[in-house]
Amino acid sequence: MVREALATLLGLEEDIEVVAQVGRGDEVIAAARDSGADVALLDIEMPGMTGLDAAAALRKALPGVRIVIVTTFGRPGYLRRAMESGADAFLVKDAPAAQLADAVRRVLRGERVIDPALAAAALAEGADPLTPRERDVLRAAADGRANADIARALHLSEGTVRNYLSTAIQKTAARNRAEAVRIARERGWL
Amino acid sequence: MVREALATLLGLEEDIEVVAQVGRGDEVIAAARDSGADVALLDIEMPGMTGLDAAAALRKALPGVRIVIVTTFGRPGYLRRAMESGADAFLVKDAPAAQLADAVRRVLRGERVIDPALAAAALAEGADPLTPRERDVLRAAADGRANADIARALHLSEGTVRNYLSTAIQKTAARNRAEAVRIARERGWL
DNA sequence: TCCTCGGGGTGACAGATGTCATGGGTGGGG
DNA sequence: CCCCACCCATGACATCTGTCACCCCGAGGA
Repeated sequence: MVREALATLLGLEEDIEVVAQVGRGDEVIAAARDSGADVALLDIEMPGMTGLDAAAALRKALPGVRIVIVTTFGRPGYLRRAMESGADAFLVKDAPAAQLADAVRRVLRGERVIDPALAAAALAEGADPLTPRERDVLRAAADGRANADIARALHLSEGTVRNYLSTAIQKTAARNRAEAVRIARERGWL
Repeated sequence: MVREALATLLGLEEDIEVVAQVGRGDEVIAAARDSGADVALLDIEMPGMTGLDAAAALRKALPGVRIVIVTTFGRPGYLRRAMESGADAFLVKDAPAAQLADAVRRVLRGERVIDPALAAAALAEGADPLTPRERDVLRAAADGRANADIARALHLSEGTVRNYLSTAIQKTAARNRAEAVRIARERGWL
């Protein structure tokens, strides 16, 4: 519904034409190629494939297509990862609607469009300190599984799970796993 | 952005006019009164006041205004609470955009619009078994606070916090507080 | 070559968490 | 009046979590 609404909104602009719409991340590249789009608008939370991964794949497959990320959550870590994935613009959905068409025009002129406050936050916060394994364990702990379950799921010993969680808790400056999960989520590290 | 886009979309319909837009739950009633709206579209997650609470207040203050809830998450518990709050329709945002205008027209004719699958799920799942206090404690536990913190925040003894959490864990059929939080969230009990 | 970092592991230990039994108080319904 | 649900509390107990010290291995970088 939101996608259709935003597409309609963009289609009302004189100089913008919506040439394709898909509801899944893993259909982005085919749609972009078949439609010959100049700009791709991607959400981050999508079924099939994350908008971040889709952005990276799209950049690789069709380097000429500009990429605009439009997402609900303005997490600094998302911004960072979006930029690393080759995005040209990063918008949050609670920005005024006029910014959307504006961003499309500006990336077509070769500009990059980023909320300055968000950029500052991303720089202030520093990069993701978690190692891949720590991230795995933290993600597994996120939905409330016990150490033994996590150990089984990741083929680790229970003690190792405890060790990884302990370092993750310290790196996030949290006081237990739940808080660590919350903080890592807020920062976009999960 | 989403609100503006949906408003534009609705405004394109011949028989629908968008007479007001607000971004906060606690501004809904004033806007509805001043604009003389026939139908109010409410999201659940809003700053200021929940769409559910806003719906209840609106029903009380202006009983003639039809209420349509449009939300991201189709949690059965949300549906239940929406209906108890006096909503006339409940839509999820990943439904096709055409359903939005359709729902507006139908509630104006006095119909109630609910996704049948969601209605079945809401009935199958049963009502919220948590007592108000259990809900408070679970909510406080949700962001990773320790028992002692929760006890301080709610002016309870630590043992009482443990007891409430224990019953909440059993009622949600979870195995620890984190899982209980996840399940309660999924069901819309928080 | 040595040093560091990531991955994986063990054992010990304190403190947090979850369960249970048991008690008290209030207020509403039958 | 009694019963029940909810609220609040205590104490005991077992288990889970989080921390720390220490171990091994392989891959790089200086």
